[in-house]
Order: sequence, then C-alpha cells, then structure tokens
Amino acid sequence: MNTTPKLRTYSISDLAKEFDVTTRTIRFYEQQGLLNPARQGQTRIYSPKDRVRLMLTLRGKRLGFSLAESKELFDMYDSTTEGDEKQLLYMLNILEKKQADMRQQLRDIQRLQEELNNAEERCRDALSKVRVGKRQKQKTG
Amino acid sequence: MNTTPKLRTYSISDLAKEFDVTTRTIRFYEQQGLLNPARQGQTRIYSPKDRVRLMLTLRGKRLGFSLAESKELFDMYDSTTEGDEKQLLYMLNILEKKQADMRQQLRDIQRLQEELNNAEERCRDALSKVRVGKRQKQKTG
DNA sequence: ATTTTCCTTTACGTAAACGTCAACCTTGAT
DNA sequence: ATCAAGGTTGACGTTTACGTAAAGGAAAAT
Repeated sequence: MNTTPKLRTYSISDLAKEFDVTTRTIRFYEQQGLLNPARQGQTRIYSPKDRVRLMLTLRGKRLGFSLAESKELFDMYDSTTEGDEKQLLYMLNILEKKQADMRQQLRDIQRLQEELNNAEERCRDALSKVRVGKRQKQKTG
Repeated sequence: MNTTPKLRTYSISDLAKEFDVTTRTIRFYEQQGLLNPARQGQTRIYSPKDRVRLMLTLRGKRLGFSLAESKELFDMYDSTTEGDEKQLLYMLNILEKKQADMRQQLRDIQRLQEELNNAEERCRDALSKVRVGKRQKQKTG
C-alpha cells in the first residue's frame, strides 16, 4: 500500500508570491528552523506541510509571536507523540500561557475597536463642520 | 473660574511600576514624541493624560503597533479639532485601515484559539496514555 | 555630614527580522 | 551559443525598541 501519495510541491517564489513575502524571508525562516524544504539538487522544494508552517508563522507574526516562539510551538506539537510526561506537562503549561495571551489580546482588540469607532465619529463630526463652514463662506463670499 | 483643576501627577517610577516597564522605556517614548511630561526643574512630572498615553502605547504594542504608528494616531486625534478637510479625510482613511487590521487580528486570534485548544486536547490524550503506560509497568515490574 | 535614593543626560551596545548586494549555478528559450 | 529567469550561499547593512553603563545633580534619611 502506498502510504505516501505524491503531494503538490511549491517553489520558493510560489510561496513568496502567495504570501507576499520575499524569498529572503523564506530562507531566513528555514535558517531559524521553522521550515524544512526538501532539495532537488540545490533547489528547495516545498511541501504542503511547509506551506502550512509558513502560513502559521506569518499569522503568528501578526499576533506578535516571535519566530522563536512559533518554532517552539511547532517543535512541541511535532513531539506530542513521543514526548515524556514532563515534556507534555511543560507543553500544556506553554499552551495555557498562549491562551491567556490571546484572551488578553481579544480584550485589547475590542477596546481598540471601540476607540477607533469613537475617533471615527469625532472625525466625521469635525469634517461636517468644516464643510458647513465652507458652504457659509461660498454664500457670503 | 478655574478651568484647570489640579489633577494627580506621577513620577517616572510610579508609572514604571504601574505598567511594569523600565524608566528607560518611558524616557524613550518621550524622545519618540509619545509622551510630553511637564518638568519641575529637571524632573519629569506626568499627568493623567500622559498616563493614558503610556497605557495606550503599551496596548498598541501588544497589538503589533510600532511606536511611530501609535504616535501618528495620537497626533491625528489631537488635531481633529483644527484639522482641515484633507487632514480629516486622511485620518478617516488611516482609521479604516486600522479597523481592517483589527478585524483581521480578530480572525487570527479566533483561529489560533481553536488550534491551541486542539493542541491541548491532543496533549492531554498523549499525557493520559503515558500515564497508563506507567501504571502497566508498575504492575508487571 | 554623608550616604542612599531618585532623578537626569549622553552615549554606546544589542537582538530580532529581515534588506541588499555579490558572485555564482543551471536551465529553458531564442 | 548565449542570455535571461530563477535558484543558491555568504556576508554585511538597517531599523526598531529598548538595555546598559557612566557621570552627575538634588533631596531625604541616618
């Protein structure tokens, strides 16, 4: 039975275009241990798994994760099957911390959204006043 | 009529303690134009407004805003009253972009929360299996 | 009086996350 | 054959957000 069906592959520039990053960035992520592309000669060949990792890494970045943090999560996740008790408890600990971070961020975002709405309203008010002023000027001038 | 009631003030270390940052950080933020403390001789005296700005700056950081971005938002907000039409439209533009950012972050966070939950579950499973294994060993050993 | 305790400025150092060459394959198209 | 397009490895440069002394003033506690 064939347990490893041949999956899609991607070139470095494929991924660069898809995620709007430079190839330099992708090679840097590999150097930092976040990606593990196969090689065809010298050339890097990326699997769907690499692609997902890149995606997760970039999302992590948007959420303020350092590359090292993302790598730690990847490594931990990969070793869940072989991890010993201590490792697993450590991982649960980290996961709980990340969840707490995310809860905090949710609060932060919600507050900021309110404030942005307020600022927008205030801004629209100021704008309509400016425009009324302009009309008055036209009339009198 | 006294339109400027004397409000609470804070020393630099007051704020440093409250927000768990170093005084170096606070001085740096001033240098970058984010804070504008009064002076008593050489010593900096922080107003509630400064305190709020520090708070907002730090929250911005947690959400991935650079100091320059936060400063831009502060400056814009301060000038809403005097801003001309062009300025105001520009500001609305920026605000809409930030809102879009925040919507994206919300999605990011929700996905990550799901994945963290999955990872946690997987981790607990692995943990219980490890523990069962231990018990079996005790019995047989 | 002198020693802490805060505060100040100035200035150089640093880690993270890439950007930006340079110098070099290789491979398909003209 | 050559040449443009895309790939590779160094290696040094850059920005952001501070850290870390160094050197000193001023006030409060002993």
